[in-house]
Amino acid sequence: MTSTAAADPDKRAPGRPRSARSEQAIIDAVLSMISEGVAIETLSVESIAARAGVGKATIYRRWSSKEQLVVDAVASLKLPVPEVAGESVRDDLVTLVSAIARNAPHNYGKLMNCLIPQIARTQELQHWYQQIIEPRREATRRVLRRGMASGELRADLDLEAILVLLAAPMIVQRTMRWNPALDTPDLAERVVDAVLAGAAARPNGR
Amino acid sequence: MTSTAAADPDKRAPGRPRSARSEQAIIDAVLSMISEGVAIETLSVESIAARAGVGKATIYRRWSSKEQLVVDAVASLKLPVPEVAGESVRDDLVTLVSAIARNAPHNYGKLMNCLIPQIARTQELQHWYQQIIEPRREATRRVLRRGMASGELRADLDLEAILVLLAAPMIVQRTMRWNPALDTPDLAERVVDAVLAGAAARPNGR
Amino acid sequence: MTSTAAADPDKRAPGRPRSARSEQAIIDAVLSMISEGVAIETLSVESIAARAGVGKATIYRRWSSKEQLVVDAVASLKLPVPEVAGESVRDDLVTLVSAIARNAPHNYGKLMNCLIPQIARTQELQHWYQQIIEPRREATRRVLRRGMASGELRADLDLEAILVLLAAPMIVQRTMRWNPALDTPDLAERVVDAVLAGAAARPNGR
Amino acid sequence: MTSTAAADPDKRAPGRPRSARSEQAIIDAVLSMISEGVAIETLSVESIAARAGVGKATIYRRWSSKEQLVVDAVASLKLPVPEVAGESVRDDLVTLVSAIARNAPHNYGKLMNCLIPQIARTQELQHWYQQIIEPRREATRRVLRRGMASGELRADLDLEAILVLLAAPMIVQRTMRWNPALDTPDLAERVVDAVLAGAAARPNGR
DNA sequence: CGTTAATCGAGACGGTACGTCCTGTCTTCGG
DNA sequence: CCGAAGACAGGACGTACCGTCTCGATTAACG
Repeated sequence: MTSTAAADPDKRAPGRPRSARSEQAIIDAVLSMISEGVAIETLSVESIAARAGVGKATIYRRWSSKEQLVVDAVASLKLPVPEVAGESVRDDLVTLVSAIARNAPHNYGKLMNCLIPQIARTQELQHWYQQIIEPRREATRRVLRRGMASGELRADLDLEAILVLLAAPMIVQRTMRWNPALDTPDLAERVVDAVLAGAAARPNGR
Repeated sequence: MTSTAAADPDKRAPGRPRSARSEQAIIDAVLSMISEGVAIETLSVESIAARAGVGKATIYRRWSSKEQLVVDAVASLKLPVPEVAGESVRDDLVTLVSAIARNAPHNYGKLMNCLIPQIARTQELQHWYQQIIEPRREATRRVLRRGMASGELRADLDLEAILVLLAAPMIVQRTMRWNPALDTPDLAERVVDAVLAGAAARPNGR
Repeated sequence: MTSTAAADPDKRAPGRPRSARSEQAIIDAVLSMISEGVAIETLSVESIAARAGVGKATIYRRWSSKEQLVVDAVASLKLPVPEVAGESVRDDLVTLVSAIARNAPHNYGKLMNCLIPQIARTQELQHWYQQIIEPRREATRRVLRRGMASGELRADLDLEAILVLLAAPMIVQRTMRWNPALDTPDLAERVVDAVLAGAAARPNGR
Repeated sequence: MTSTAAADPDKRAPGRPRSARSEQAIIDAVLSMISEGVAIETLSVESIAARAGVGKATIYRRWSSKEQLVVDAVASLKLPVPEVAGESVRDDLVTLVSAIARNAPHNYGKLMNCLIPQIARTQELQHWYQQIIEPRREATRRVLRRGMASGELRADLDLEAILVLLAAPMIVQRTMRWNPALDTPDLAERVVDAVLAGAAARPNGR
């Protein structure tokens, strides 16, 4: 018997290891069905298994619920954080904000709509969601800080508030068409400009 | 109810008229189950019928789908548009924006989360949703116009953009905890202030 | 049996009554599959439902287990008690005993083999089984009593013992081929003759 | 036993030899579960493997089906043929016949009930069954022949018929409670006496 | 003494069937 | 004709086993 404790990282689980092929086939099945327009709540575990050529047990062995499976599938997409030109602060913000509405592949938008209630409910999904969007927030923060440093932006910004001001309108408008009057392609620019300009009159330069 | 119903002067539907009691019992059953924390997609027509002491057919006779029933149930809540003091523009905006996060009864927040995907999908739900929120938007518009007229606000505002800037952060933060750093009770004030102030520096008075 | 006989005979159960057509279709499906040679433990509720054009719930609503369904199906066959000529006691016994091995339709023999363990285990099945065979036993008793009255048979017979002596060999030989040497078509006659004659030598007429 | 023994006696199969410990553990697991009252068709290979602390493959390597495994397990019990006193033919027969109902260990009776359908179906099981009971039949034949020789029994007996007359009632009554009226402890004696005496009246010494 | 090869435990694999639950429709009855 | 009650065909759920298939680790006999 070895002296290595149970929490040995290179200790191999006994028995036949789980097949990476099956795992990928399942994920692919989910994504392909979603991108074919199957409504997410219509997705049945049975149809996923059939499409993936896999037994239902193989799915349930890995994911305890359909929701977690869908989330994993979506998370596996690994959308890249958009890169910014780095010249104009306004242009960079427009680039980042536009990206929120344009993460196109696999019906991502439709998917996110369906995930929102899940996210709102489930603690772990909130963690997962943070991992997805924090990099985007951070990219935006960098642009804002650059603007503050260069003098393009005010130095006393409530940074987190500005972040949500920029992102939330895109999300809300995209998922629930919050205001029909805003259903125009230049929404990102209008939002960025409104955020930059502010609403208050400044009689004396501030 | 007396036998002299006389709701319709000329044509009376034959047979037994639909019972308003049943209708209300169904709506109440839905609302009570929701406020007890039953997830909206877990709600089954069967359980609703049982809770309401009603046959399933009585439900299907009135609503063609569970979604419409839920929407009707929610719509029946008739939340009042908040009233504003009308003195300070900022204070009025804070009042209106705070209200978004505080429409408390019947787990309204949880409910909305679940309805968002439905709204995103279904045209009619979008119409219904507009009817609910347009009065609130209009109330906000009035405040903004008042500020523009009084000189408190800039005169060239992109009004619709400002509206979404005010409301979207509250919705996003409440439904999906978009940014943990913003989970504070004074979110409404921070948002209003950020919107009013804007982000751009104004070296030359603009 | 599954009939939930209410205390009140003319009291009608509320709701839609169970369809006799479905019930018959299910029974027929079972019998047809059995007579096509499907092994009884291979019979799946799913295949029965499919064959009968019926939902699984419609089966489970009536029978709580596959076994009870099969028993009901078999019981519905209502094999007639064979009639006897009434002249010779020996011939009548041969007729009755032969019938045990010849209840032919629907693979009845194969079926009984599979039911035996169930019968051995389940109290209610024993009751059901008694209802099936008691009429046959009674017919045999009548023949024996007739013989005792007419003097063809001894008057002090252990009637029940004679009954089992006549029937058991047929059952055992048919279900488990208890003794290959007895696998002949005239088994019934040999059994009857051996029972009638007895084994003991009678030097002095008794 | 199902293990494919090598044709060549001194040729040793290469590789690791099969473990006799595992084999015994599997048999023991089956027997213990049966004697704990687990219904034979409820026995799962998986549970047997778990109980025996053995991989499923180790079972399938030795037995191609659960039925064969159970048969092997039962066969390993090797019940002894009862010995007879050898004085009175009647007493010896009672001893032998009683033994049929009293092969007690390991729920043998319950077990046999479950095996009957298998036996009825499977050719090999019939062979195996013959090997088990033929010695008992032979013991009974010896007693009967002794009686015929000594004049205690008639000389023209249909021996095989008498054998089944003696054994079948015990089997049938024990496995399916064929006749509730016969559920008495002295069944063996009643059967033996009835067989010895016969049913026919003998007015003229025959 | 190392190679070879079948075994071992463990457990994942693609499947099939289970028995339950729900959907949306359809009968039945009494009001 | 409406109402409750509940049966109907259908279909997905999540579980349990089936018999097969990898895994790494043993365990002999052969070279």
